[in-house]
Amino acid sequence: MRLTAKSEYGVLAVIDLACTYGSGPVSARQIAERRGIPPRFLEQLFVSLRRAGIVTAVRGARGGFTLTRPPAQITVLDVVEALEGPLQSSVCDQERESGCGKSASCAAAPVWARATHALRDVFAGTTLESLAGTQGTFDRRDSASII
Amino acid sequence: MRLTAKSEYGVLAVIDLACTYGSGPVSARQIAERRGIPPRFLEQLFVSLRRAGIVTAVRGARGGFTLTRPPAQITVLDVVEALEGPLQSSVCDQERESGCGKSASCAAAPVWARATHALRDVFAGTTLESLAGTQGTFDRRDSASII
DNA sequence: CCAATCATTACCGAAACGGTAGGGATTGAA
DNA sequence: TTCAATCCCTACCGTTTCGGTAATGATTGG
Repeated sequence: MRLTAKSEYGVLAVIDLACTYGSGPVSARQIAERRGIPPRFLEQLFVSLRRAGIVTAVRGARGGFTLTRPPAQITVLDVVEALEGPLQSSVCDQERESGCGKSASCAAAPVWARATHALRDVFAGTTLESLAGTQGTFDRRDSASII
Repeated sequence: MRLTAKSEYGVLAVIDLACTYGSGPVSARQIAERRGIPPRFLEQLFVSLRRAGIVTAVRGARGGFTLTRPPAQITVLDVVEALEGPLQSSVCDQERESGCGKSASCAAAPVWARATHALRDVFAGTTLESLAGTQGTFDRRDSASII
């Protein structure tokens, strides 16, 4: 339940890959420049994204990263959990002594659970395609310039 | 968009006040013991809750805290924002250089905005009454014991 | 060969987190 | 009138996390 710069940068980066999907690998340096992300920091994020199976790395000159699946099949939840760890409530994740003398479980647990669920729904329901689509893909820009 | 121990403890504390609503002030020390909260830490939280107009303090011996409004009229959002500050997306809160050469705004902004909105909805839609209600109020427990 | 690129590990300053400490002001009750 | 209980305020403090930077190695296209 905590979102840091990792998620912000990471989602931007994979949106970039979604925009160029099908055109071969894109280097981390290129993305860092285009999106205004500290290059060495982005490199670290790509390590996590690769280990999570979201991107494939191509090493060596002319190397870079590509999405392992079409943008429509990758959600923001995939990316966020790859970078921040499992999305769960940061509060009340253990059982705790109760109050009100009635229940043995935390009285506030229901609201934290609903919050986590709502967040998960938003992230799981947002694909890279939908985010990249709002600004158009590179491909579509190219085909538009044909006119 | 970050929830810390402040929210966890704070919501527990006001649930406690909701359970005892109408029975006069309850001391922070009492609540701390009942709910397993570090007493001095809870004291600090009550300062914020009082300044936010959520609780009223009664000083001196036999003093303590009471809710300023009925539990049905206080939401978890009120409490969380009193303790953590305004609930907003911790990422992408500034405009940022774009990518894909199409838009001047952050490509990921929509999903962060939806996330914040979803979280806000959950918190604003959860009252202290509904949380205290799941475990029964002290009053109801008392009336039950009359039988 | 060499430049570009990813891979890995270590490090580091600043901020936030999760409290603790010490004192002061107020008030009910003995 | 004293005293204990309680809230009030400010400061402090050790640890962890955040947001990177640095150094170095491995791989590969040209």
